Amino acid sequence: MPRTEEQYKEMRIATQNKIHSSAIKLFSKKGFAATSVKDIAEGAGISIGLMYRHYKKKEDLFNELVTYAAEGLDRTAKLFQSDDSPVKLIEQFTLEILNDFDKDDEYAHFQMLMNQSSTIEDPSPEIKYLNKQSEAMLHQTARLIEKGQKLGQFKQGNAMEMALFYFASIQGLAMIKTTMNEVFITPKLEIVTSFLIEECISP
Amino acid sequence: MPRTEEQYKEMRIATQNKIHSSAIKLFSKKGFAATSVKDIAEGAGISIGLMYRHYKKKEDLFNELVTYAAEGLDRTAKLFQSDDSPVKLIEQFTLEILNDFDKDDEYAHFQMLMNQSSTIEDPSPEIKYLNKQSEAMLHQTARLIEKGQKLGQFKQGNAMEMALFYFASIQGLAMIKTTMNEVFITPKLEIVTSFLIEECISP
DNA sequence: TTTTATAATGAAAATATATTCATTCATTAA
DNA sequence: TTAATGAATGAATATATTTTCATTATAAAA
Repeated sequence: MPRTEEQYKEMRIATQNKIHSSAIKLFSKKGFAATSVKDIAEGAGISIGLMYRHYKKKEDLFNELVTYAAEGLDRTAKLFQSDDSPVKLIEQFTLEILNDFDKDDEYAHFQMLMNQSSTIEDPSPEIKYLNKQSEAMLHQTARLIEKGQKLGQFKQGNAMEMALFYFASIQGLAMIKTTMNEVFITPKLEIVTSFLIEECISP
Repeated sequence: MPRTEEQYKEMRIATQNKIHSSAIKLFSKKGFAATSVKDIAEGAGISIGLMYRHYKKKEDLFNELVTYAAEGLDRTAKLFQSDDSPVKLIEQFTLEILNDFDKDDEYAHFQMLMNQSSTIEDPSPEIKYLNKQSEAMLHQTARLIEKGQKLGQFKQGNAMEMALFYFASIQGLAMIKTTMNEVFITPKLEIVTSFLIEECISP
């Protein structure tokens, strides 16, 4: 006589989505400590009580978002395992990110969530995993760069240093996109990759 | 019969310095909300009560640090006013930052404090001023890039887009330096500026 | 119209953090 | 010794935030 299972499930999913998009926006910009449960609930257009029906603790919600971010990272890390040419891989990957920047705020939000996660003390297992993955991604990129250098596709130099600069620039772009949205311009591929890829072939 | 003015002043300055260095470390890494007064006092090796003898509120301390950051920004903004050649100015400025990165954490801390400041809601006048200054710096850099482009020193492209990427990469480096200190490597000048400066002069 | 299952609410309790303040400590010189 | 001064302490209080929970709202079908 009450609603069907289906209907209840839909309701729950609907409010979950509301909570998620409110929370990612706030956590990614202001960090865990600076965003209150009240803010999240208000942003989602629901009551505080309902928030706690879905998540026992504020931290649980944060951890869930962190887990999503880690999954995204895992997926992209796999792309780098491919046997495609390093230039092609880096260009494809970068282009995808730049497209994401252009489309909406989701990618920037997740990138910022990673930043925020790396500043938390006593990190949860979820956060520890995300931090580990992002460091792994860095090392994998360094290896890809080395490979590209041996093939003469990339400029010479310390591969780790280059990988680090690559991620720094992407993180910085995400930062600026979320804090200075009005002035932000998504850069062209060549701007992001020029430190890495030879442009003028000597005659 | 008690200590002299001088002596008291020295004592006050000594604890102020202790408070400053503890606070900048914590605020810059974790943000305003996530760092507690207790943490700051512990980091400084003093009691909570003494903290409040020096600053009426946690916010006052944050604002003081923000003011220092803004002063630093003002000073470097003036460098860009000079009539030196754009390449020279950018290279000098970048080199200085990279040197600072190598020396210690101070520059990265202040850079991060700027990031943190830009995420705060209801910003104090001090924070507003800092945010305004950092945006002004961005525009000034764009102008400098335009000038360099007209002189044929810089690659062609949207100057604002390039200025934005420049600051993004520096911000990102500061971020990575503070959150992944162990793996951080300060990049070479050429890596940071290659998106901007022509390297191979066509024969 | 009533019953039922679960979503949804928001005020109250629990907890954490910021701030205050009465007290103690340290040093100097009479 | 002791008086004087301001630094320094930390327990007590105020304030803010998180978490709980008794209560209400909603929609479907008997």
